[in-house]
Amino acid sequence: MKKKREGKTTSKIFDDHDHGMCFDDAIEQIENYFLKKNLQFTPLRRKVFEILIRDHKPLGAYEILEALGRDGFSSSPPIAYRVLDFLMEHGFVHKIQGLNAFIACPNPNHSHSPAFVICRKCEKVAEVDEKKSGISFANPSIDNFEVEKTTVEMTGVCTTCSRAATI
Amino acid sequence: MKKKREGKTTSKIFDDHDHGMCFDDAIEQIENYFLKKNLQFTPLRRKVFEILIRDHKPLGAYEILEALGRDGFSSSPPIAYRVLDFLMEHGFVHKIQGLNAFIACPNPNHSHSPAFVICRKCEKVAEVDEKKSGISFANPSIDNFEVEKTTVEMTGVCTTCSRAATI
DNA sequence: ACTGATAGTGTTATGTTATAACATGTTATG
DNA sequence: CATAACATGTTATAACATAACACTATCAGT
Ligand SMILES: [Zn+2]
Ligand SMILES: [Zn+2]
Ligand SMILES: [Zn+2]
Ligand SMILES: [Zn+2]
Repeated sequence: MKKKREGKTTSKIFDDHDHGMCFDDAIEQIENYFLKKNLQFTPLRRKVFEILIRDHKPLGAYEILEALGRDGFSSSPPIAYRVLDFLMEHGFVHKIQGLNAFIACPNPNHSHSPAFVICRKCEKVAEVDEKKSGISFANPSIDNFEVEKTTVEMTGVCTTCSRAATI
Repeated sequence: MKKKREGKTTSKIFDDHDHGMCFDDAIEQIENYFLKKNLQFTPLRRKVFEILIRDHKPLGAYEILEALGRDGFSSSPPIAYRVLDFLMEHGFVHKIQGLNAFIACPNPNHSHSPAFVICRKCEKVAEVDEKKSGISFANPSIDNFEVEKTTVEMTGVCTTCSRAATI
């Protein structure tokens, strides 16, 4: 089960892939985590996570609220923000600062401070972990400073989109 | 003159330093740039830049507006956002995404995509350039993707603040 | 089962950040 | 001096986020 997840790369996200497996895998992981930690995976929390994991696109809080409303849940702002805060605390959702939007983590086993790769055309977002991205935060050059939290976001165009543009 | 600037480091920002020189140096650079590029360094633009370069702390757009109001300028939101957009285009101001705030670039000669080091205690922000920070964006591991723009923000506590806390 | 504590959800109101659209003034150029 | 461009001013509104409080569900200990 672990091996299956380790193979997930940037290209898998931007290319066509078996997203049903992404989805099922992510749901399974979050269920197991909640069970193990004795947390409630309530219908609302499940729904918010499902909305976010539907595609690899970040959604604004108000987009999530609309989706909740369509599915019969309350859609006043605090509903979304509370659930998002909760899911972020546990590493299942990340905020993309440059977009004021939220994305489901497809693999909470990763480093908890991933870098985000954001395609401005298809709007999909992939995570890459610290080591693979070549980013090292415990860096000697940033002396006189203790880093606690990092935000790394890279915006550009994925090859799937740039190939499509040249056809 | 160039050498003077190259010595600017993270520690210079967080420690006590001759900020008058920072200030004058920055103003001189922006004046020269505007002159060279035939751009208007209007009173409003100058004021906004001065407000931001007063300290190495980022300010929200509405804080800038208040300061503008106190100095007799108009203080409706578009005033600030337009000038900020303009100054950002030319690299004299950066936006700190994690704070929804704006900071004057103390050295526009740097890489145009610096990493930001943010102290959550004194709220000062330093820039470090790509190479020194150990961050390399043209990274082979982020394949299938052409990075156009990067955001790197590191939040923590500077040693000036952590020393102060243990006294 | 009762009781109180904790956690989760719902609702209203408000705060904060950012932009659209249009009017007016100012500056450079032919 | 006409006119195009750039710059600033103003009103309104959009987009993003939180405070405060009410109500409900779940759970632990009696
Ligand atoms: Zn997928
Ligand atoms: Zn794409
Ligand atoms: Zn200084
Ligand atoms: Zn500090």
